[in-house]
Amino acid sequence: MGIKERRAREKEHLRQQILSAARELFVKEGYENVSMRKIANKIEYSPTTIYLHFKDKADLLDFVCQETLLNLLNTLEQLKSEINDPVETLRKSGRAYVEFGLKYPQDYKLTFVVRPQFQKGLGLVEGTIGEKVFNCLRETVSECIRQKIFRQVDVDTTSQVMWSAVHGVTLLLIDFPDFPWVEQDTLIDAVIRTTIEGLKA
Amino acid sequence: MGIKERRAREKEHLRQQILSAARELFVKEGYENVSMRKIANKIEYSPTTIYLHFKDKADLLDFVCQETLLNLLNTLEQLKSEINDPVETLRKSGRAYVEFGLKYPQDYKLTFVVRPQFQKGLGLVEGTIGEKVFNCLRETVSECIRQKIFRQVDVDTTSQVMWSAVHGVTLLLIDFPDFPWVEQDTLIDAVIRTTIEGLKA
DNA sequence: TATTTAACTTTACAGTGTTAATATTATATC
DNA sequence: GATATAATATTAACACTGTAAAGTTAAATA
Repeated sequence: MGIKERRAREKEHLRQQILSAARELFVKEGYENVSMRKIANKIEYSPTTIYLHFKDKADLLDFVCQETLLNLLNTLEQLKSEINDPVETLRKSGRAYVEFGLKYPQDYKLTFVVRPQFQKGLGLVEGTIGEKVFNCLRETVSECIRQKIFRQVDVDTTSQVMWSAVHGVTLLLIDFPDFPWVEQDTLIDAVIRTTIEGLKA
Repeated sequence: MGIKERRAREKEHLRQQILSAARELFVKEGYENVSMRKIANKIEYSPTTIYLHFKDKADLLDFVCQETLLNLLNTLEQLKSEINDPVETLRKSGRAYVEFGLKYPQDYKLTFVVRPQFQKGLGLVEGTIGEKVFNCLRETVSECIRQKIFRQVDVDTTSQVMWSAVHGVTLLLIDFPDFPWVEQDTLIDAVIRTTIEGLKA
């Protein structure tokens, strides 16, 4: 019965090959500029083979993004386990979030801007990794409120405010690289500090 | 010599026809899903005629976005002229900015997300309308600092923080309509209030 | 060995942005 | 009014795109 398993392994291997070729191309050339043929060429298979593993191009994007989110989730969860002070955790998480976006700008846009455009309805909802990322942030914020460091406003509102801030600065820095920004670190710090200050009791 | 003028008028008229057809389609179906042929069909011209008026599809997008920015600029400048208290102006401007984005979500994304992707390098820089929009915000922030209501941090940093916040919440609300947001007005208010509080002296 | 099943490829279709060459028109000149 | 000239619009074509359907090949089962 080892044959079936080997076959399954081979299938999974090809699937991973497709995914990593797709990610590489999406990131390098942008989702729109990558064709199924390009991906197929890269892995030396025919274009339609991809369709045996993924429903369509958007589906492929979806799985690429899930990997990205998993990556982000790991970064944030590790951070949380390392620090005790919730405010400090939040500050560091915010920085890590923005830095993640700037380190993999194409991945970030793919996940948080392009994907929702191509998969209307399927936001960050349900038991997805995206939800876990948000929940990670939410827990930290929750702790800040519990310890009465933050104003006693709704946990969700507070978390969503925080997310808005980091999402906003990340995208602006990615999308308008030629805008006369103040020093990048200064701006990121200011955004996070301002938001945290504004949330304090 | 009235003939040349009439000709110029006719030319301008067609140009406007193209622009408004493009805007309508871009907004309704999304930039990627609109072809030059579709635009041409709508105005009952051949596809290539468009190229006599615009360099390419991205150029067309560019002019559509400029109109959007002009629209936003008018909204914000009128607001500023109506109110005296700079903090109140800033609060209202923030709200107006987000509401503008939510009222014309496709236009907003086209201008602030899609366009930069398709015209790398040409951000919001130079003497464009986009710059004027930012300057409008900047002036209000500047007044808040001058009156010592805000902390004495760099005007640019402060303005950019404000922009990050409103940009972030706008895009999140547009892109993830199915996320379990708190009540929309509550969130927008919380974002703006938090940022302003965080900036205060 | 014959047949079924899985994996993959070839072919094809209807659509894309864009260019070059061509045709049509309206104006200016004789 | 006829002809040359300029402006404007169109047709045809190219090299792509995502993807469905049919065909091919190799391996597993009977």
